[in-house]
Amino acid sequence: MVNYHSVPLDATFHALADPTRRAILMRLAKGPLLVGELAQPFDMSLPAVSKHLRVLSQAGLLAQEKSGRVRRCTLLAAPMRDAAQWIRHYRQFWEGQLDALDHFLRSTGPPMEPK
Amino acid sequence: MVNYHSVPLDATFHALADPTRRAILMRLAKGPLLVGELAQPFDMSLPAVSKHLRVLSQAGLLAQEKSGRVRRCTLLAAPMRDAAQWIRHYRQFWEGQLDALDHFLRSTGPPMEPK
DNA sequence: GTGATAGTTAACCATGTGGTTAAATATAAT
DNA sequence: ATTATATTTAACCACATGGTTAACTATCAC
Repeated sequence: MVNYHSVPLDATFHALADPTRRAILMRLAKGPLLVGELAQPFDMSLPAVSKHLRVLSQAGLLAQEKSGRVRRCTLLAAPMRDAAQWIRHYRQFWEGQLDALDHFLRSTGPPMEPK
Repeated sequence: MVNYHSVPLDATFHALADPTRRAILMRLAKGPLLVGELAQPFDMSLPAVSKHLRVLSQAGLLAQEKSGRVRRCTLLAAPMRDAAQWIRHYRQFWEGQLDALDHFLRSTGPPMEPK
C-alpha cells in the first residue's frame, strides 16, 4: 500500500477535493501570486498553506518560481484539463443513466412510504 | 474564516480520487450492477468494495436499491456534472495561464540546472 | 428447520491528511 | 554583522483512509 496518489488523475482529483486548495487555484486563475499573498486571506498558519501548495505542486497543478526570498506561484492547467476530460468522456453514459435515476426514485418511493 | 460552502464538491472530488472508485463508476456508466458483480473483477475483499460503495453513496454518486438479498447499484450523475462544471468554469482562466506556463519554463530553465 | 448466498458491520492495522508551533533556511535591509 | 522578512522543514496531534479478517444480518433454497 504505497502512495496511492501516484496516478496523475488520483493526484489531481485529490488536490481538488479540498476547499482551501480549490480556493488557491481559483485565485491563481487570475494570475500568479507570491506564497504570502496567497496565504493572507486564509485563517490558517503559513506552514498549513505551504503544505497545500506542496500537494498542488505534486499534482502538477502549481509551479513555484523562486525569485530572491520570494516564491511566485503559477497555476498549471494541464492536469486539470485531463481531469475534465475524464469526466467529459463518461458524461454521455451518465446522461444515459439519468432515466435510471428516475426509475430508481420511483421504484423506492418517498422515505416513509409503506413497503 | 472563509466559507466556500462547497462540501458536496469535496465529496465528489474525493470520491473520484481513487482508481478503484473510478473503475466502479466507469462500469456503472454502462448500466446498474449488483454489488457482487461489481466486486468480482477487483483484487480485494468484498468489505473493501463495500467501503468504496459507501464513499460513493455519501458523495451522492451511487444509489443502492435492495431487492431480496441483492443490492442493485445505480450511478447518479448529478454530482459529477457539478464537478465538471466547476472545472469548466475556470477553464478559460487556465487556458489564459498556458502562456504563463511557457514563461515559467523559459525563466527557470531545465529541471536539473544547478541551484 | 438447516444450510448456502449476498452483503454489511466490527475491530484492527499502517499510513495519509490537515492542522498546529517551533526551529531552520535563505535573502534583503540596516 | 545584525536583524527583519519570506518560506520551508521538523515534530507532533487527532482523525480519516484503504485495506484486512472475522462475525453478523438477511434472504433464498432445500
